[in-house]
Amino acid sequence: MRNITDIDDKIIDQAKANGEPITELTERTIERFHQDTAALGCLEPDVEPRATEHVPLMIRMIETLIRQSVAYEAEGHVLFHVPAMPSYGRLSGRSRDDQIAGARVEVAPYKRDAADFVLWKPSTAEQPGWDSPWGRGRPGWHIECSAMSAHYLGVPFDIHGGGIDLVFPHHENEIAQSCCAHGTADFARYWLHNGFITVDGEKMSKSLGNFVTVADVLDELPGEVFRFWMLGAHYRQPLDYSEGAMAQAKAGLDRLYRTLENLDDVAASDQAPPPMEVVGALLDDLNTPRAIAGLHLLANEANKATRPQERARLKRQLLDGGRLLGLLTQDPRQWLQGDTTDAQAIQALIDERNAARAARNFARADAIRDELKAKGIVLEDGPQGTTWRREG
RNA sequence: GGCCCGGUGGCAGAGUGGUCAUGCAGAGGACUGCAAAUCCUCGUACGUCGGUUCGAUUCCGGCCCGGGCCUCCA
Repeated sequence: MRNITDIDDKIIDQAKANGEPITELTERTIERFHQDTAALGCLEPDVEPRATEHVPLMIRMIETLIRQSVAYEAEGHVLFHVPAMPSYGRLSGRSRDDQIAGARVEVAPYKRDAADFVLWKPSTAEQPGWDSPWGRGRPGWHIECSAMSAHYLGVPFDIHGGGIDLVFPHHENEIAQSCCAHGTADFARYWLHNGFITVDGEKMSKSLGNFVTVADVLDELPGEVFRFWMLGAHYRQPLDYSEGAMAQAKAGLDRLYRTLENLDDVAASDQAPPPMEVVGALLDDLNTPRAIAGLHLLANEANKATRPQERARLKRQLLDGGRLLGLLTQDPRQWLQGDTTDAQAIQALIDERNAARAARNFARADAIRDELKAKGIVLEDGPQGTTWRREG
């Protein structure tokens, strides 16, 4: 499942700045997000609940927390009392002392403890709000994630993902709310936190003007190249975006597609064993770089293999390994040739060149090669005849 | 300032106490009418200074550099 937080103060402010209704802003943003994830080859979640549609769940959860005396009402707010949760800080490795020592934000006067955080906050007349036992207001911090995941998955569930920047306070607070509300020791059994993407070595930020959107990238190259690049580093590591990095990713992925194209003469076997080079790597904390290396190992084997049976096996394994990573999903020829509107003209020239070669008129043959080369088209004379692809 | 993560060959990027990552780029060779692709071979890689060890890129500590978080931002 994938939660969508479609109500928070940032959204309220942005909608106000745009002079548009909140739902217009959130609908547009969500739609764009869906387009991007689809283009990157992400699988769709089974459920994608929205916070605004689950406010009653959150209110019930907050009531539970108050009943258990781990939350309290103060000046129209409801706050979670962090000292009530002894293991608070375990995920992020922060002790209470660390937090007090590092605090640099003023503490709201209605908090009983500096670390307490908001579960519910009052809304003014212009702000969106829902009726609650504490008056008209809106959910505070991160209660939506706790409420929705408990509702759809139960507590504890297996894996919780998110960016490394969310570890504290977002995930820490989710844990506190959920474990207290459900009386469990764990909220999620495993946490996967992904590293950041930087641009040319610097953190992406609007103020630096080095902001690159997925849509920007996809204007320049196929989503699969971007995906291949991202999977080329372990999820926990930071990744630096640059045009050079994209070119390298394209080159690497092209090699795999060339190998598949070379396997064009055989059908993928239907009784090949799973590609353990890839599977084993993924089983090891989603080691996608090693999984991709596994793909290259298979490609190397395939490029050397001569027996049809072996080639059929390797083709299957390559495709299966790729599928596990969401890669190699395109038709290889299509991938390598791209736009095929001029395919007939190209083929005519290839035919003419082969006739010239047969007549040992190499001057004419080379002239045709040069002519196509100038258009970015590379010819390859193989045992099965001449094929072409676009360069770069 | 506090807490945490990382610094690997030209580039990207895994990993390990003592044989190999892998890819891109580069060099040489095989193959090819030419070319491309492919295959083979190659480059004294592990920030720095110490320590532990028979042996450290891998463990420990100091230092330098980079990044992240530090509470009503999800």
